[in-house]
Amino acid sequence: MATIARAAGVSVATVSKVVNGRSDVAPQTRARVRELLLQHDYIAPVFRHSEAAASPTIEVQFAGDLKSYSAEALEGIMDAADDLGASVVTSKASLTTNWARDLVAAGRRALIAVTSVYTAAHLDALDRAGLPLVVLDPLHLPHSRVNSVGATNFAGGLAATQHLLSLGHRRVGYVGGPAMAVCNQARMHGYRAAMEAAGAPVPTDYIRPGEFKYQAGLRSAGALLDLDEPPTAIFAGNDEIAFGVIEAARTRGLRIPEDLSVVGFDDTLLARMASPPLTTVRQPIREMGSVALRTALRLANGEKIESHHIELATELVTRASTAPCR
Amino acid sequence: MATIARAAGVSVATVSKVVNGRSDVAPQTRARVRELLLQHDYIAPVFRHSEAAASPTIEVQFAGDLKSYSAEALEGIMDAADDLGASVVTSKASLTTNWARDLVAAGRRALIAVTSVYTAAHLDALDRAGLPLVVLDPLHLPHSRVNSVGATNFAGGLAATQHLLSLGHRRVGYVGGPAMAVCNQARMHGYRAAMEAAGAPVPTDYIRPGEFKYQAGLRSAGALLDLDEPPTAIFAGNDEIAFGVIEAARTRGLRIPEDLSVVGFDDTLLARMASPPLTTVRQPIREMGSVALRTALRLANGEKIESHHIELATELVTRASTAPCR
DNA sequence: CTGAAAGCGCTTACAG
DNA sequence: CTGAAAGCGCTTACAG
Repeated sequence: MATIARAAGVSVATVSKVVNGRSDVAPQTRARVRELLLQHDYIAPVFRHSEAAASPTIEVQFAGDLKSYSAEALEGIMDAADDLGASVVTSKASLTTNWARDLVAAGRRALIAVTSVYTAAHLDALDRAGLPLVVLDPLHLPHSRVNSVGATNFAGGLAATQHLLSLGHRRVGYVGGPAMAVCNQARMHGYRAAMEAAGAPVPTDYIRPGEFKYQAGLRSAGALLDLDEPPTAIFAGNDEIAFGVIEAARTRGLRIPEDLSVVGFDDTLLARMASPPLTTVRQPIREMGSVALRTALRLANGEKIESHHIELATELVTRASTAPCR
Repeated sequence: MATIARAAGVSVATVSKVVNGRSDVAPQTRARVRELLLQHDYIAPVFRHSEAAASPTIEVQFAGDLKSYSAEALEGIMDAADDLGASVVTSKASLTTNWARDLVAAGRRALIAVTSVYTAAHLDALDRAGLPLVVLDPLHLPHSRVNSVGATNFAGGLAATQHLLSLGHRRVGYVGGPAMAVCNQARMHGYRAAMEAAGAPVPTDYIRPGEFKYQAGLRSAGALLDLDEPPTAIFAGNDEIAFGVIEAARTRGLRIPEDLSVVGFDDTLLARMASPPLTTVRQPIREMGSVALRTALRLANGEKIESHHIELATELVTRASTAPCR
């Protein structure tokens, strides 16, 4: 404040008055001082040591349960935050009336949503509050208003299915997630593209959309396996579904991989711990979390982001749940 | 601060030192001043007008990877924080020089450590900074200096083993966690107590301490199953170990539960998704997280806690990984 | 380990 | 309108 006073050719007292918006200052003096305050990045003492200035706080909101997937994403987010000196506040998404403004008032500089769903009204509220948003693994089509981080789902679905085809399977089913979710659509179309390219027919009841959940996998796979011409291999929309598929096979006396090959998607920590260990398409979930945090911080600093959607590469990890078709 | 100084019979300088967690204050003086600060609801100037006063921020630190266990604990913590209007900051434990003071400076009101290990020096630093600590699932013996939340591990180990005995198993092995971890010791002694009460012998090589990890379970169970007189049932120190045990059995051509019964511990979400679904001892992990947060907030408000260690009840959940001994 | 004293960054009542 | 001066609430280097 002393520096500003000197530069403006006024006393410290006058600068203080300008900072505090008192009325007894000449308009020209006020303007000159204000200009210098901005030039010098003056921060009021109340905020000087507050987190907001030193270490920006990013809110991470989860929809529903913290699955293995969200936990790994959070790890990536925490790692990057650690590197960049940011703090991470976690919460369940609870989109109340003053939600966005409350977050800003609490000092949050950006919001990362993990697999959450926002309506246009939510986006408007964020816009008004000036809170940048990054969506991790968007369930809906990447909107140009929203920055998002995802994975190459189509390529992953293609790779998973090609792997099964290369093992000699021709009757391959797909047990997927919500029909409306873009990531599910991309995986499913990757599957379709591989099947078509190989000239393998896809009966309509071989494709089962549902939910990214164990119970859904159990149910859908049961229906698939009870068909007159059941598949010899199943590509599951994510690992959790794959475990449901495996359990459906087990309760029918089918062995994995001898009687049924199963491929998952995600490669969360669970995949390695399954019995047999699960062949799956790895998403670099931690890296996706890190990218989301970096993007959030850049937005918080007012930077422009070149691309509003970033996709990281998936990779097939072959383990013991797939085998040649007999 | 002057008021506090007068009431405590010390100088303002000394009060300032206590507030800032400096080391050059006698423990009794520190305690007396701290008491008065709480009584007078003293708030550091930085936070006086900030949100931090209204909505307290609790730091949750994790040691190592965010397993299914820590993720569920975090859910319980977030749920309780939501109810009580607190914010939750998550980070990996990185115990640098000014660690404790930095946390206070960043506005944290209490610290929850999930399965972390602290030395006496860390506890001293926390004491000096005036930051209350709650340990969730303490790895070491609950110290009277530390508030902690755990589960009835002995009772759980007893119940798991009695379940196996009631199915006719006499040769029951234990594949556990770190020999030094109290929770592991309690589970192991529960196992021993049940075996002794049933008059079932426990050969020394039937008890295998190790780590709470899949790989450790895989290795130890392999050694157990390769014995001349292998067990017909294995009690695993946690679910992750149990999955290693199951995989060790599978690679030896043993079926679960026909050839080997397996019981886990924790009942994380994974247990339900295993194939076959895992019989395990449920820890109420979410509730434990909620209790930890409530305790942390009470400590942050200067309340005295009656008991420095709280144990919540465990419960056996019978699924399909255990069957009568043939 | 303690506190007197100097100092920092700011605010405000008041004289001009 | 302006600023010298007193003051507030806090911190810190340093002497004891």
